[in-house]
Amino acid sequence: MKMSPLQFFKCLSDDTRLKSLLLISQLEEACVCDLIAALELDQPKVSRHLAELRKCNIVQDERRGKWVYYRLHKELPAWAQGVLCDTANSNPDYYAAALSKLKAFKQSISCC
Amino acid sequence: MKMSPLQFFKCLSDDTRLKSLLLISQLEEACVCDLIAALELDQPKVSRHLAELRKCNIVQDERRGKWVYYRLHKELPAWAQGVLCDTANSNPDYYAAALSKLKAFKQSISCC
DNA sequence: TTCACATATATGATAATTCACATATGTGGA
DNA sequence: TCCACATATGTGAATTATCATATATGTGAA
Repeated sequence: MKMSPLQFFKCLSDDTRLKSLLLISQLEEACVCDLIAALELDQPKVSRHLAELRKCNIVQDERRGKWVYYRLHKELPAWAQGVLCDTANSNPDYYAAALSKLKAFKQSISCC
Repeated sequence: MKMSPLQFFKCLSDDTRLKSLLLISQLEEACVCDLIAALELDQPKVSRHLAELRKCNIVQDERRGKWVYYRLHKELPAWAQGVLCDTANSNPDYYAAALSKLKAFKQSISCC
């Protein structure tokens, strides 16, 4: 599994991708509609950034019925997983608002 | 000391900046001419990227005579220092060539 | 003061990214 | 089959980052 540090950090250098990754790393998995609700962005934007993370083998997707769930790629190098985990733990404020919106959405009727 | 994870990762998302930071984190400090020799780039390019890292408070500079030495900023958050250290330790191949060129330069006559 | 050297910055051109919007694909159910 | 819904992708415009080059600044020595 190739994963150059430069390619990895390029993927983390966009707000949508970084927040999505931190949320996914904290929650084990998230579907596209979760992230749309959490980040308050339109569907094509979220989907496009997830596609980039998928192409770089940072996340893997799994379709279950209508929904597509994303989680960290099972072969993501340990150092890269560590970066995501440490960043999330040390910067809760950065994604706290998104996380609470996501949890509220999970308990709502409109959720998958 | 403000240091948003997004801003930090944007700084790591360029080859010149990432290699410079990994070298600096491994060597404690490096002057501009060290990095020019290590990365085989022209002076304005190295200087411009170091200026960006300086503006973001990721590195600090110190003039000693003719030379300007860069090191990690003393107030760089621990998690960010950890990211750099872990990345360097887990990806020696990424900057090994630059590191050996730098060491050769340090022992040459042309070095500061 | 003058020069040579190390480094910094300004500028305009070029390349890479991201965006909004439209449209396409895949799925389950009627 | 058809539809509604979730998600993906193509395209061109807008934004942003990077580059090469020229020039400016600061330092030590003559």
